[in-house]
Amino acid sequence: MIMIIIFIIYHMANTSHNWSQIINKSGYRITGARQMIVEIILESDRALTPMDIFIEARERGKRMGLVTVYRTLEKLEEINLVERVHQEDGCHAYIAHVDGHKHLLLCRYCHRVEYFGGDNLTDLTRSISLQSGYEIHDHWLQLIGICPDCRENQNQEILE
Amino acid sequence: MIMIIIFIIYHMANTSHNWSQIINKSGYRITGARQMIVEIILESDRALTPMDIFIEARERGKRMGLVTVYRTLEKLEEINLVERVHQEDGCHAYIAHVDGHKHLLLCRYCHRVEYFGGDNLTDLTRSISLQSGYEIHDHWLQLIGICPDCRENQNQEILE
DNA sequence: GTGATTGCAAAGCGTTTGCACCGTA
DNA sequence: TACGGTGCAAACGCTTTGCAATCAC
Repeated sequence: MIMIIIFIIYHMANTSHNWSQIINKSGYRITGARQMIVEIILESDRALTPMDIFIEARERGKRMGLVTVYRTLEKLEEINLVERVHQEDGCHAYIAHVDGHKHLLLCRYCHRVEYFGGDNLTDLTRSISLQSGYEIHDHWLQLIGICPDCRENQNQEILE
Repeated sequence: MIMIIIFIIYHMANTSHNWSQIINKSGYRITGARQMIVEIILESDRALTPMDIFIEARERGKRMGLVTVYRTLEKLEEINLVERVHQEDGCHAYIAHVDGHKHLLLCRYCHRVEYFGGDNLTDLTRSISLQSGYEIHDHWLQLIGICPDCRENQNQEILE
């Protein structure tokens, strides 16, 4: 029951309607281009580059400039609706930001992205802080592996 | 004081010599440009961009093209002597790679970089793996804070 | 001597800027 | 209506490529 409620709240928090409100409250206008960009990011389960978003928008029949994608992503990042993902090959892809789940789990084959929580690095942070003399403000953790789908594909290839 | 200088010279010579051997064994030639680039990276305690290295080499009186820096970094990364650092503002800076100390501690003010070890993420990794169905291969952890020098500077500014 | 490496110039590519027109509030 | 947002074209800066001269082996 609690799980279901948590799921509903989580889901609600990520609707494009909610994003529209936040964009509006931040002093920015809601436009067709921005709605489309938000929609594309929310629907995707992997990190998208500006070019990915641009192509997808064109395929959906929207007349849109790549420049608009850049300018929109800049604003969405500023108001924390979107965050940049650093992958092995670069750092120019974006995903929807989810509060309270700051760590990422990446699939190295299909580039799918998931959030996870539950890390507890307080002990490590304290010990490194004592050893180094640094005042530690933040930590940044990512796990890299193979998602269930890609694992299955690998197994099938082995059987064939 | 003298002891420290001797230590630094010994340490540098040792490491730089090691690198030459590794470059050679990997089938690449030792050239003046490459020696200079390796030297600059080994002497630095922070991550350097190709442009940083290029400027430093020119200041040391070496006639060198930026292209050579790019091509050398590419090879050094390939044979694991150098690694790319992902910072908040991008991922185009390099540091010397140190085996067995894969995690970084970054100063957000002066961009100094240090390695640390001693993390134990096995429990976390196992639990995320079970929850998500991912087969987890690697983890990537960075701590971000303020180094002792920058902390001291901050305190002095407060006192003034 | 031979083939890898270098530096320059130029091309390539992702990203940003200038500007006139458009659309939201 | 006013002004933020848009798209196009052009500028920009970082990175890569082509090529002749150079240098390590």
